[in-house]
Amino acid sequence: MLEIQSDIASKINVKVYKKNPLTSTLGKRILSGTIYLMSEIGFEDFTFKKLSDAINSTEATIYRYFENKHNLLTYLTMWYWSWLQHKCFLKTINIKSPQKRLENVIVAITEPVTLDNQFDYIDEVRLNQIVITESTKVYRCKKVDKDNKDGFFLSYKELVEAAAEIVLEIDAKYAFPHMLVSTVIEGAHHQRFFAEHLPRLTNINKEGDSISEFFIQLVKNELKINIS
Amino acid sequence: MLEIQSDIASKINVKVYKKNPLTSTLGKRILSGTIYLMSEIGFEDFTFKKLSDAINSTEATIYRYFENKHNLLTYLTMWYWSWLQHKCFLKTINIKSPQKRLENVIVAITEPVTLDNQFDYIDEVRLNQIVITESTKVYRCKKVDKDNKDGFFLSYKELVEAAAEIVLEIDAKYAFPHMLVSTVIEGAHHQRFFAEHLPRLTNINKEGDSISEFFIQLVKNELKINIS
DNA sequence: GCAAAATGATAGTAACACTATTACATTTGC
DNA sequence: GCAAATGTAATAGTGTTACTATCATTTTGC
Repeated sequence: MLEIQSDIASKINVKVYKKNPLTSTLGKRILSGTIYLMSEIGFEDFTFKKLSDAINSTEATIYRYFENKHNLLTYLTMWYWSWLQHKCFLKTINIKSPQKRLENVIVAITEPVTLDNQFDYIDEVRLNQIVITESTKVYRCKKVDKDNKDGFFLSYKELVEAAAEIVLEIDAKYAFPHMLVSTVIEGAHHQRFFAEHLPRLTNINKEGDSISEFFIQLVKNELKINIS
Repeated sequence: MLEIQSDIASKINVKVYKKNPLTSTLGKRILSGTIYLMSEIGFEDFTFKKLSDAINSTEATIYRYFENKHNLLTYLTMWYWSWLQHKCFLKTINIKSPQKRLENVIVAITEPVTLDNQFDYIDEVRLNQIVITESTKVYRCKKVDKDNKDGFFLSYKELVEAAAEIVLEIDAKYAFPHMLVSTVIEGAHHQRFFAEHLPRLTNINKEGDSISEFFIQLVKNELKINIS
């Protein structure tokens, strides 16, 4: 259990925080408080003042952990990618068929998230909502090249790389493995967001999870895998 | 020519502005100035003060046209969708084959934008960059439901609807037409952004435009259209 | 039990979003 | 051609936010 925690945490780039939030109970309260508050009021309205009030601390203290709210969001997003990477790992280990492994990975990254209960300071369901609504703001900004140089997006890249490698196992000549995988990941977020707020941009199916269904079908057709 | 201009402008919801920027030269200067400045410094650093300095006006004057920078970005995004809708219309009119029409639409929405020169106050290339980098911020926020009620996303929905209808012409039983189209639109933006800033998340091909190529292939495989 | 580190309390600065007011210039209706 | 309407500019001001600095107090490691 502890290994998993340090495994996920170790993938988080040290430059994203000023002081590692996992080294203190206050740090963990910052994380859980942020996840709750930001999922409630959104990134734009979220401030360190509101957060410090919510967790009974002070603004200045939070600035000791994170330079600004952008990096705090980046931290949470990195954590999410590492967690997802681990989830994909568990869902593919000991499976021989690359087709089946890829399907499991696609389900893992497109299915609705449920509570994990392994990390008491992380509410995965709310974190998933934050990632769906806010995560593009982490990289779709002028800071992206600097943050990329600092290695902030490594866990995301590793996740895409791992899935792309399975794609290449299925078809070594396939030209767009990374493109396909990142389209599925980002697309799944978009579709979940549209389903909730802009339903005319998507197709919702009351029974079953049409989002996972759609992306599995899309990838299978693209790679000409027989639909089971 | 003028008809096209009013056609595109008429699709822009009146609630998004306080005073129609197309009714004065200053209004048009606001639009062109915003497109230049925002594509240079990004949405976060963009302020009405900087804009007014750039176009030799004052902050207060700009507030007479737009309530805030969020609505100004929304205006530009709406304009972009209307323009793209018009482009798709021109590229599909008088073509019988729905397969060919769909292919043209996908090219239109995924290809790199070139200068149109029909609108002297709009630099389509820079506007496209803004849409790629910033447009998700228009709807991925807490205001989304209110703005949606006010009809801000109608031109986007119409674009998706028009393309989805072609998909249904090809396969009336296809279950996810809107999902497929909105995945292509958003996906194309993501891939262009990744290609420039996070190349490890995509696959770039020096010759040719692999992004259009990828999405055409994806849709054809999904709808089981024979690759030409 | 003491030194070092973490936290809290408080204050302050600069920038920004946004509003209000007034004055003056330009256009338009008739 | 003149009054009314509209457009533009200049200025000031408010409240909020991002962020820093300082110092007192508490907690922790050894």
